[in-house]
This record gives sequence, C-alpha cells and structure tokens, in this order.
Amino acid sequence: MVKRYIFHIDANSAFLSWEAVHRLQHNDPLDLRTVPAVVGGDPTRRHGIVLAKSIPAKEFKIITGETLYAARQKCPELLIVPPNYSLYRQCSDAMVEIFKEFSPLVQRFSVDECFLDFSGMESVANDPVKIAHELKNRVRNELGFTVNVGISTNKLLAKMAGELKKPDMVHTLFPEEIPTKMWPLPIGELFMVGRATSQKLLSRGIRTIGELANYDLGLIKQFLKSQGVLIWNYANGIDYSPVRPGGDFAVKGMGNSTTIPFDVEDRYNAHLVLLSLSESVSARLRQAKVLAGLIAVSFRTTEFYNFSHQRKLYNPTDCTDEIWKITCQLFDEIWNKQPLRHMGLRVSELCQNDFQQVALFTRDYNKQRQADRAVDLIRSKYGPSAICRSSFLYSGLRSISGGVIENEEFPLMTSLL
DNA sequence: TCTGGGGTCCTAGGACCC
DNA sequence: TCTGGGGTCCTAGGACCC
Repeated sequence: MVKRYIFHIDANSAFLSWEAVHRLQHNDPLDLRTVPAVVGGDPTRRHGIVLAKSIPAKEFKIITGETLYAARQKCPELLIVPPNYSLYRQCSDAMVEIFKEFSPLVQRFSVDECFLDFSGMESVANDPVKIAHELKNRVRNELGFTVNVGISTNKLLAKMAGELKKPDMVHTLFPEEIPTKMWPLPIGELFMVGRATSQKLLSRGIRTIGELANYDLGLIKQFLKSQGVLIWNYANGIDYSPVRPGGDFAVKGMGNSTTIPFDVEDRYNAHLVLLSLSESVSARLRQAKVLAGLIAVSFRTTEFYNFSHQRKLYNPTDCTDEIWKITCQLFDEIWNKQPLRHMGLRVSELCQNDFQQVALFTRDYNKQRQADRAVDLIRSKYGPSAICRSSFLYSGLRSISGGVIENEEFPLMTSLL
C-alpha cells in the first residue's frame, strides 16, 4: 500500500520576505531580511503593530503583534516598512502556481500557507524528502524567497513539522517521531492552543504537548469541552481532515472593520464610518453574487471594551443603503456614547442572489440596486476612489473602509484544518 | 499596551414551543 | 402559577488561526 504523504508549506516571514524581494527587484541595494526590519502599520493612524519581522529583528526579541513603539524600544535602529497587500497576493499566487506543478491537490490555507496531498503518487512515495527539497529550492530560485516544508501523513503533523526550525528547511514528523520531535515542545506551540488555553493547561500542570497527549482525555473534556478533545487529539497526532483544493467550499461570511485615526464621539461620524464599511461589505456581497441574511455591528471603545449586536433579516440583501440603514439601527441600539476607536460590520448566513425575493412589505430597493451596480461598475473601471459620497469630503475618513481584495476565490483563513 | 484586520467555530443563556 | 423537561432558535461574547 502506498503511503499518504501530506506537505505543509509556508513562506518564511512572508510579508517581510516578499517586501524584501520586491525591493531588490526594484534595484534597492538593501535586503530587508539581513537587517532588523518589520512590516507594520502607521502609528499616527493608530495602526502601529508588527505584522512581520526579519530574523535579525527576531534576535532583538521583537514579536509579531506587539506595538511598533515597544519594538523600537527593543531595537532603536529598527527599519519599519508599510504593508502592501496587493503585492502579497501576487507573491502568494506565484507560489501556488509552482505547487500545482507538483500536485493537483493544493489547499490554500492562508495567504502564505498551503497543504499539498500526494496520496498514491509513486514519484513522491519513494522519497518525499527529495521532492520537498526540489519544491523548496524551486521557490527560492525562481521567486527569491524561502519556504519551510513539513512532511507527514496528515495535515496537523505536516503543519507542526513545518514549524520546527526555520528558515529554508524541510522537516518530517511521522507518527513514530511524535514522542521525540513534538512532545517536548511547550504546550503553546500546539496548533489551536492559544494564550487562554495555554493558561488553563498550565494551571493544571500541563506544560508540554507530551503532557497533554498523555493526560486523561475524560478530564480534559470536562474542563475544555470539545476544544479539549480537539487539542488532545492533536497532541497525539490524530487528524483526519482532508486536503481541500481551494475554492470548493463556500465562504460563510464577510466583514470589514477599521481602527479610526481619531476617537469617534458623535453619532454623525459613527454613522459615516458605518457607511464606509457598508460600501465595502455590500460591494463584496454583490461581487460574490450572494445576499446577507444576518448583519452584525461591532465596536471597540477607547478603553478597549468590545461590543457587538446583530440581527437576522427577513429579506436577505446586498444593497448598500439597506445594509447601512440596518447597521446604524443596530449601532444606535447599543451605543452608550462611549468614545470609539474601532468599528466593524460583518454579514453572514449568505445565500445565492439569483432568486432574490421581492420584499413585499418593505420599500422597494430596485432603484438602489441599480445605483449600486452603477457605482460598482465605475469603481471597477476607474478604481475604488473614482466615486464617493460627498459626506466623506473633509471628514478625515475613508469613503470605503476595509481591505479591498480584488479576487476572492479562496477564503483567506480557515481556522480548522 | 502607545494593542490590526480578515476569518471560523463554540458556548452559555434566554425566549419560545410542546 | 407557588410550574417540568426537552428541543430549537437567537444573541453576545470569547477562543483560535494567519
């Protein structure tokens, strides 16, 4: 019987490496990867966190997610470059094209990670490590950045293998290697064990993946419920999830959120931010040809308290004005005049828009739909800023908020394997 | 903490129904 | 109602991922 081999591949320090390669290609003599550098947002717009770091930056103990201020404290000469999401998308696509030459079964797990399934492929069965090196070297030689390849018999173990040592490495983590390679690792290194779960496990004296693996499953289940069963299985290398080629499963919802450069303290500006979010979310709905059946609004106060409020719709919609109106209602129902730093809009319970029900008892949105289509067309032709509502002029706000992803045929992230 | 933005899934509690 | 239990739906919040 031919063994089932799964590869997990992820780009090392993806955003930073891609930026570095891009600069080299444009005749910048400096390779960002060789100096302490990070990709990060603009602190004056309150977007100041580390999104990716170089290896020299890592040596200053700079971690992803911390503030640029804290990072600069650790390393005053730190180089900070802004993110460039359309570049990341291009690099990701180029990487996937190479993977597809190795296996038809490629699952995009995120912008910088893929799973490849080599089930029953003789060429790989004989020497998967050799194939992995070929793959890794092709990316490095043709695209200029390095990847890690993890090899095993399921996705969880392949992913854990890829994390072992970076960069530019190939690792195996077969079931028989679990006790030596995976069990000694700290519990927080296990996929799906984050900060909160780590703390709970530590309070029970579970410090390593091996200690979790050998803990009584019944007890774990008692205090961590289904999440406990999941991570106990992971700790024992158990995972039966299939490699799903990108695009064959539907997106469940979509949303945009934004940290506003200034505190929002009045209803008018709050509604304006919600309008900019409604513009982007509803345009994405129309592009995906789906209607939203549920609308949720959320916000974060300057004190960092989070609130959310949602409502199911009797008549699913993709109409900008209708979504904006409902979003504002939801917002008004829970907002207590706290100053806000962050606002979000998310829609879910999506359904196909090909037989949209005529809303008999609500106002007719046909004119709005036609206007939405016209605006979409203008923006697709002349760019997102070609047309905007006059209320945004001089407001200090963007007329469309949220990452505009041109071509969403794969979900950026699925938290479960 | 001078703390981003895009997702998914799970859980607890309340409403409602039989 | 001085009320039982179970099922389902809805909502808010929290956990995790990159």
